[in-house]
Amino acid sequence: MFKISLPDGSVREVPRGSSPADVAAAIGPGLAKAALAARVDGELRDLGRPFEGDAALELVTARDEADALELARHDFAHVLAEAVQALFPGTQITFGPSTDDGFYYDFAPRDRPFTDEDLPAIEAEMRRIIAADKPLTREIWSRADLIARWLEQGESFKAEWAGELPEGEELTVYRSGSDWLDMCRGPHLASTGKLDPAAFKLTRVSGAYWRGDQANAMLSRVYGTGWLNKKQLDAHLLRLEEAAKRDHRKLGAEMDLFHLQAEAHGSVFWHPKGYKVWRELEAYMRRAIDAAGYREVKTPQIMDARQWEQSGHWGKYRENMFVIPDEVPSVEDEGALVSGKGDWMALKPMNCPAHVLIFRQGIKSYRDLPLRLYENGCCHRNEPHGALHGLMRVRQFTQDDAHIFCREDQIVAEVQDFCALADRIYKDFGFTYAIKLALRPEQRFGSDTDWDKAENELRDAVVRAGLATPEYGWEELPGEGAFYAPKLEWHLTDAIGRTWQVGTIQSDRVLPERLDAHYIGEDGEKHRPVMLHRAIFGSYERFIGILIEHYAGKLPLWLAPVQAVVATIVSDADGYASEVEANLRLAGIRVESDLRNEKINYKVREHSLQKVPHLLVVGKREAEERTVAIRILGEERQRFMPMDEAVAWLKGEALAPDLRA
RNA sequence: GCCGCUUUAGCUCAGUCGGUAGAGCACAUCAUUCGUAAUGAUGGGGUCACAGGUUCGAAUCCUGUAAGCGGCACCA
Repeated sequence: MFKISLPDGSVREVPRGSSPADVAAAIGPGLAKAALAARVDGELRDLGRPFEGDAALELVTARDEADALELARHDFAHVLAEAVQALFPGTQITFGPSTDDGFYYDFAPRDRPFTDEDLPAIEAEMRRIIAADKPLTREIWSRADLIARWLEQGESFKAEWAGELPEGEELTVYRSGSDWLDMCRGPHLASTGKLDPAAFKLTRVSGAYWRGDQANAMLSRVYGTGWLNKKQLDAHLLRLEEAAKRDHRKLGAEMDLFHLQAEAHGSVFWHPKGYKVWRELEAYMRRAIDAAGYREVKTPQIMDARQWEQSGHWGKYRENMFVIPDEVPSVEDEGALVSGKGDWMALKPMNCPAHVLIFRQGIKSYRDLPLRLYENGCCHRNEPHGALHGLMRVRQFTQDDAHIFCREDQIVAEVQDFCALADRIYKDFGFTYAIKLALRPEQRFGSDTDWDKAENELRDAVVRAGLATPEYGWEELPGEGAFYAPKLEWHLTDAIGRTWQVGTIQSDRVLPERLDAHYIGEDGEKHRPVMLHRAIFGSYERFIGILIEHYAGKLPLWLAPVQAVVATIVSDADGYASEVEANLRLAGIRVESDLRNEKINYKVREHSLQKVPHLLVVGKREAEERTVAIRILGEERQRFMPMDEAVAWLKGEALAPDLRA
């Protein structure tokens, strides 16, 4: 007999061979039905898997939502694989995990990749499998038997996978009914019928590389979203619709902020309104860096290729660089445009080398350090075309880039200061964030000793700033650093919970070495400065994209391209409206007037859709009383106040957060 | 770059079997002067992404190219 202790403190004795399912049944039929899986000594297991000794047992039901969702999604993935093999014989199965909102499965199709049009049939087949309530049973196979079985079935991917698991290890296999099996660590629900057939939806298909490696075969991935019940699924689908409404590409067009077109694909055409937002951010950032002891510079857009060779970019980064011949193009109709004999130049993909060149001008003393050089640096990177995405991933972008040249003993303090600066700035925009440390990648410059030092300094600074806690999402990411330095990364969380990497600080000993930057120390000798690369917005383009989505287009007053519209009800108020407009403009408010011969309903609707924060309505009454009726975007009630008071109030409201008292 | 899908008026989208292009919104003109999310009428607007091919005839079928979208890989 085994002693099984339950969460309420009671202990039950069960015979050998019993499983959590037996315990559930003994407690009551309700629980037996509700139980989905078991936690045995803390480990999530199948309900039907026998105990191996005395154990602490917790039964998992739909109330344990995280566990239940994970189980259901994993099962949906298996059912998906079984359905696809039933409908498309010859399709190989590979791998299919759960995701944040559902599941996917990667297949190697026999003759063609799957398309969206295949999804309804696959969904229907999945529902048949769920309705058949096939038991899912766990079996233990030897590695050799399993590989033999996969090869016999023509499952070469599965065989490859199994072949790489440790020799002699027993592998778990789950059988669905009597005929279909997949290699899997489990656990699973007791049977397919535990899934709610109305709680999933196949969402899309895509390509994906086998084992995530570009060098491998392209598989065909089917994505689904999966939940415990239809209500959850519907809520999720609604969330997706809401997210689509705040897509910055859609809002950017609707609000006339910017556009993209094929002739300059990957580069942004900023319209007047979008550029207002940009300029407001630029002004904000300049105030921040001026106060933090940075000095702004501007450096060349194009430099000789030899400079990029020396910095190391030519070797490690060339595939992302735009290269330009230093040659006048031929004006002949026949023949090549350029001879290719001229020198090569390149558009800068980064600002760092140019900042080192500024540092190198003149002799620097240890007294000059730290030297913080800031640039709104316009960079060009020839990104893989499939990577481009609205404002988030572009080929021309402007970084809020700075390089801090400092002594070894100043690094930690500088990084700490940066953490504080980033914290204040992100909070001004209403973001919460997570900090991550990206460690050395496989392809890198510099000695392991330097990498040890650099990684430790960044870690130390975050620890000292008290930010290396779960609350700040602290996490270390092996292999994710840049080729010249480890990175601290700031990942913002927006209003609907998505995360975006924007800020970074990297401590670099490689570039100062390669470009021979030095300062004279107290001892009169030459020393190598350390260079901290850092950004807070990341790029203006991406940051604006994130802001649009975060605020769903309703930018805070200080950032709104048009802060107020004065709208008339009758043309008799035109003169007064123009007066109100002039006064607001004089107070520095970005204001427009709408004197069109349209109904006030029409004007309210139009400016609301344009996300104008304040609509000042003036009719006959306001003109006579010299007041305005202010309608704030998203509010039902309006405020009435004298014009002068309204101007003063708006002026105060429109202040940037760093300028408020 | 890789896989799949898409590309028709400024925007959102119809367009059947291959037979000479359609709506709503927007825009222009006219009327309307109205109190908080669409006033009405009239009108103009298209090399059906681009280049080839099949056909008596192509928005429609085929091939290629480009861009967009969803992923993968890569990344601020």
